[in-house]
Amino acid sequence: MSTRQPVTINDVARAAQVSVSTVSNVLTGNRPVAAKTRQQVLQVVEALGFRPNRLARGLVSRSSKTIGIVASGLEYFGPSRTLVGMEQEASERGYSLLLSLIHDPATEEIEPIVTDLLAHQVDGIIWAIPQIGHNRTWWLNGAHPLPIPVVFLNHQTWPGLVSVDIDNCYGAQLATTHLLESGRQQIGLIAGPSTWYAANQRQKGWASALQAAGKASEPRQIMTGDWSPQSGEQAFYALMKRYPEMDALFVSNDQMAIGAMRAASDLNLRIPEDIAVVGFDDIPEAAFTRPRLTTVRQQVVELGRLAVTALLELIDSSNQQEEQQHNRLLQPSLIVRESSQRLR
Amino acid sequence: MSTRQPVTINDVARAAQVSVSTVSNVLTGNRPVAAKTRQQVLQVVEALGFRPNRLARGLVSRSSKTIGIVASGLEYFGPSRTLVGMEQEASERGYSLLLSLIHDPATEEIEPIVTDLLAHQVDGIIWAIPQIGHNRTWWLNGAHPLPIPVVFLNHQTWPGLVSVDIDNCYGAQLATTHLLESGRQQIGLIAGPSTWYAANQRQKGWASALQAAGKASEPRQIMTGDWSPQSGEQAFYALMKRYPEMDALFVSNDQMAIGAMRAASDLNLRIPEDIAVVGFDDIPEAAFTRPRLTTVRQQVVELGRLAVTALLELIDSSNQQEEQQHNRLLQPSLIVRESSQRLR
DNA sequence: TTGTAGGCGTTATCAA
DNA sequence: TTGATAACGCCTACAA
Repeated sequence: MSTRQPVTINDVARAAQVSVSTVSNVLTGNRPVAAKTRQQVLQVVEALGFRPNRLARGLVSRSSKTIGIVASGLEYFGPSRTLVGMEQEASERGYSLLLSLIHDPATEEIEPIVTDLLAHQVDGIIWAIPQIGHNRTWWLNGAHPLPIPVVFLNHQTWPGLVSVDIDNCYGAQLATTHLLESGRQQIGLIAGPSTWYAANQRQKGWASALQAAGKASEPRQIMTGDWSPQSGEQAFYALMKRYPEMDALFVSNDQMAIGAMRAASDLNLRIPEDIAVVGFDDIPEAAFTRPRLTTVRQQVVELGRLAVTALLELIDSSNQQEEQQHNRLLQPSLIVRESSQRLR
Repeated sequence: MSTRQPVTINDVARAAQVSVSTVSNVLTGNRPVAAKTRQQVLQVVEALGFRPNRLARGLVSRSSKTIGIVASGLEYFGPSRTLVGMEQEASERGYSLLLSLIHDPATEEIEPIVTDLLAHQVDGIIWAIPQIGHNRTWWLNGAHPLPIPVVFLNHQTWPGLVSVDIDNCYGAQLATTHLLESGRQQIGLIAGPSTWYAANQRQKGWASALQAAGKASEPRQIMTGDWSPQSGEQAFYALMKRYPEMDALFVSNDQMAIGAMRAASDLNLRIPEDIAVVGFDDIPEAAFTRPRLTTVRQQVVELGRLAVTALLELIDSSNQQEEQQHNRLLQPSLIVRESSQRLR
């Protein structure tokens, strides 16, 4: 690598005794170069450790080979893995990631963030903000046409928006139906914060599964947490008080489920005998709680890869003006463990 | 924002009836501009929605205001939060993050990654790879002087290297000493993978605390896991077999501790009566296991901020040729809960 | 197949 | 305090 006193394409051209365009053509492959000259050039490139300056390249070619990721909630299971998936897919396809995090999705100004990404000449943006709120309406009111494609994660489908997501509604249906089929009658819900799109979808899935079974889903069956184990614990206490006949519980994520199970245990309720519990996420800990937690597994890494794939398709096609609309949903699966064993 | 048919500094200059240099000076503040002209320019900038192209700016100013993050282990508690901290500090100070992840730190070629970052003209790099291995030796043999500063996370101190870290050794000492002081005699260890620097440090802390108490630390007291709850479960079984007199256990992270507690429970061992357990990390679940888990809390977000702060200092000072060496260690703290209650 | 020259959008230098 | 103009490093017509 050597202590780069920046070596430029000119240095290479000079050393290889060819013109800069030849060097450029060797490197980009945009025009054919005689095999012999190419070898010569590559050799010099290697020897000098030349790496084309991507700023300069991006400036003239109008493509930075960089995509902007706007994310939040990296402290949670899903979002952090999804970011890993995005990076994998992107780097495998020669793209770099410019990362912006939003820390308060409810209030934070998003225009500066997008503007900054644009100033960096990113080729596309992945909007990976799980929370609904003004960050959504900003996009939805359509007042902000962007010169580059955008792919949305955890977002409702919307005409003109490309989005990929886990099918959270289906996952919750899986969980709830499983509880019903194993003989449970009274199924409570600890929901995630209503500011999260996924939380709403999971609640919807829970309700629709109950409805499909001819059962009501009333507000008193529902408590809302903030994803934390602590909120799960509190929600459980509240739920038992107002809905004492509850014999099963769907919890919108595993962390809250862990809190809820702790609370059940403190109330001397047995799981699954007195009350069955199903979580969501399948975090590593889920298989090692007591009892081991039944939960819904989602392909979070795959989701990230999918988002990048979708974005790159848009980027490629936008050069050719073809418009395509593929909103894809990944199907989660149910992992049955001890916490929801059928009663005998 | 408008459908950016890219508006350039020339457009602004023309509309404001000034020269491009004046516009530039207004925006960068590099040279004083008359208040009146400045107002005029700013107004046009606003009206046209002009944003300086950062590629162009970086090309000529030789500063991209971008820092490269090379990380791995984002699926774990510490690294994911640390990334959040880095982003916060960076964005607050006007820097963007270019993110590269390493997926197999043992074998992955690192030269291409560094080279790519360099090609992007990042102003500095934060090496946030928790694993030791050839990615370390690559740096340590000193054969790769870089034109930009690098800050290391989770790395041994080394002459000429700037590093910041959690004081893992001290944290493990806290935990182990706590167990000793609460009357435990036989203290086992479930270590993290030896490929992780932090895991080694925690083992060292455990051993040194034992030594300070005049106790031996023998290999049979130690089992190594891979951070997962499952490996913690297995390690516990193995440990009980070969070290049956064990009455306390320090586990190198909370996830493995959860697995270990599950195993203890399956063996009908009571915690803390039969065996006390202390973890490391203070993940949210730790306070809601049964029993609630005593653990070591580290300032993971702060660590990220610190890394960026250190890097930016280097960047600023490297323009002035002052060399400074501040290797900083963040002190973790002990959170005592049920799993290590003193025996009466 | 190769070379020359112009330009990408910005900052920096040098005059005015 | 302001303005022209030359870089920055690269790609890409256009010419040879």
